[in-house]
Amino acid sequence: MKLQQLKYLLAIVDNGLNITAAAERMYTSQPGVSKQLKLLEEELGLQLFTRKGKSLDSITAAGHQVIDRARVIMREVENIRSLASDYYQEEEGALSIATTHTQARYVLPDVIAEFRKRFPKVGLNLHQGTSEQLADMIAANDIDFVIATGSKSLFAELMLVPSYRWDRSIVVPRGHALTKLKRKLTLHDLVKYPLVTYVFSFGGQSSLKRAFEDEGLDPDVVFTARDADVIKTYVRMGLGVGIVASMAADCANQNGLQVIGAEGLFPRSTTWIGFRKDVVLRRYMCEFVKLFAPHVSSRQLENIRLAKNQDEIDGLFELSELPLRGGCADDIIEAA
Amino acid sequence: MKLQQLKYLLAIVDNGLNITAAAERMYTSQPGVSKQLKLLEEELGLQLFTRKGKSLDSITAAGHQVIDRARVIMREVENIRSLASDYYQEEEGALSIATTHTQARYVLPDVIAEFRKRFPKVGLNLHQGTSEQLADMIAANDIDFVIATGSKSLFAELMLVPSYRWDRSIVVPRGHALTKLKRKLTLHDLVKYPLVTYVFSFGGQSSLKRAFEDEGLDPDVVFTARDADVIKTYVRMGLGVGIVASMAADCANQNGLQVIGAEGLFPRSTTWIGFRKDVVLRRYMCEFVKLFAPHVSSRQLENIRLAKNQDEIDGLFELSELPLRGGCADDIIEAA
DNA sequence: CTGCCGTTATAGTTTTGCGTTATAAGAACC
DNA sequence: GGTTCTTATAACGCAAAACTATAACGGCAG
Repeated sequence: MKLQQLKYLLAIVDNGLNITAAAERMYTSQPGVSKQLKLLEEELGLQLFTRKGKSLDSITAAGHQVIDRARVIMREVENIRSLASDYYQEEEGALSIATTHTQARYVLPDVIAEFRKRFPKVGLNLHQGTSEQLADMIAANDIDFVIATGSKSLFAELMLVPSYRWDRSIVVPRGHALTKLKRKLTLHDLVKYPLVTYVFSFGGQSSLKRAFEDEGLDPDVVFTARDADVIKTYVRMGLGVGIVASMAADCANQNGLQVIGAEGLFPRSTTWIGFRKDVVLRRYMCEFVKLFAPHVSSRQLENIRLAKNQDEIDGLFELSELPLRGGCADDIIEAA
Repeated sequence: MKLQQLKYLLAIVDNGLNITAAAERMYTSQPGVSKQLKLLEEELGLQLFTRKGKSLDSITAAGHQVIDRARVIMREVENIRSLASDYYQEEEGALSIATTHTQARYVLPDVIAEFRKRFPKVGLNLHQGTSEQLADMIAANDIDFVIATGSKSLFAELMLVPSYRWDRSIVVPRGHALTKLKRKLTLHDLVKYPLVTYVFSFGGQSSLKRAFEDEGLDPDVVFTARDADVIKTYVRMGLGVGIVASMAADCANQNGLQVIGAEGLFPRSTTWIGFRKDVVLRRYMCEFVKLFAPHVSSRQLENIRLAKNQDEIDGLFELSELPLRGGCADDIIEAA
């Protein structure tokens, strides 16, 4: 058994059982890959794939098991390479981050700018998607970090580091009746207007939905979008009152909108950054975590790596207060 | 990076940093191993060992990390081979068991006899030692199963399957005063005599010691041994009253001894069989577990493999009663 | 049915690189 | 200083990858 055979095997699987495509991806010839696969199957004495004529058709049960093990092996090989590069003080490499729109658009730009300054030779890959898509990416692609909010259950295999907390903000057209309130805004005030908010904020177990339900209110959600920019656009059009993450409400006033802080109206959300437990964090990766979640010390990061399950990590942050993140304060009407 | 390079690396480490010895163990030449090590270090761009002249002196920090990863890789390679052999329906292979004296002498013989009948081509290795020695063996050698009682904390990295429970028995010379008791034996009766028992039964957190302490008694332990045979020998010599595992009291009467059941006097002990979580169990290994712990079904074994921590495994057996194991009933005086 | 396209297997050749032997060189020990 | 143990270097042979070219197979459209 050779590492290369396992590498080829995974390439075949990752290229839809197409040996030719796998060979191209590996920068080698098709006969080479075919031959190595054959040799591997002969050595193990079992078929890893079912064939339809000459082509590969599907993965056998045994094949799935072997593939899983091969993935572990290749991951550890990568880990060894990472270790080596790090010891060599190399600050070259790549960093792949998968995250949601809010983070990519409103939170990460500052972090990434700083990161690029410190590690100019590290290539950055940013992938955007919904929580579910992020979960798929982790399984398939080579993602180093996932940054998202809530949905912890989707990422059971990751170590999730709580990074900051945030409240919602209400976005209304400039001069809207809600900005005239002399008292603190309540949910009862909100339900008088049609609402515009995130798609997932009103899916299944959403905390927003729950907040209304707990007060026996039935809000009229006229529009849901996947990202805050779209929501703000429609609020601007007068479609309704927007509820967005405070980070996304940042300076929204510039375009005919006004922001009302909604602190306390809804439960606070926690955004985390997660990575695979079994992957070596290179120095620049640790630095990225510290840039994104400055309250995490190197020692804490070390403890996180040693943690066996998510509960232990949460325990580490139980006592320390996470930073609270909001938009810029200009022209925000405090709901107090 | 080649698998062989990692294999050589581990061989060097496992042979006291002696390349020549490692080469012999690998059935290859010394220059080959030297060369591959050098190539590996060059590829990674770091020193895995410190050198004293030409000889290897110690493992560098980076080296330790690489070695750990290499072990994972080689383990997974073995797993793939195991998978393959199993799919091929091969019932050849090896089974290494590390266990304590009581198990090896009184419990395993029957199990192993049956196992050999079913899998005559599987080579058996039995290693005996104290709990602490077993823990060391797991780390160093290639042990498939550990069988022991208590000491769960020593084997945190293993999946421990509770197998059976057992009580102690009291062993006395034939005709001893304790055999004349017309009522149930108590700890108060026992402390009137000098005691002979296992070494570890009176170490640290021992349950035996605790049982006496809880009743405010201070037993006179005149002799401790590592195994029941020695204990019985000294009881026969009249040194005192023996306390042994019921399995070990089996048919002790043949040699001038009498056995008094001590059920209820001391807390019951649980003997478990443990294996590494990250190792594939070949078919014959599963069969061994089922021979040793017949109450474990294939489905339960599957659940055990899926469990993430020991608590989950214990949960699986919480409801079902474990079998109780004793000696043969001949001539045992029931303490009731 | 037939011819084209996509894919994989086979053959023959080249090249890489692993393992081998022989030998030199460095350390430790007496 | 010689002996012994150990590792590094050099040169060589061989096994096995990889490459190119090509054949074989299956699917699909006409």
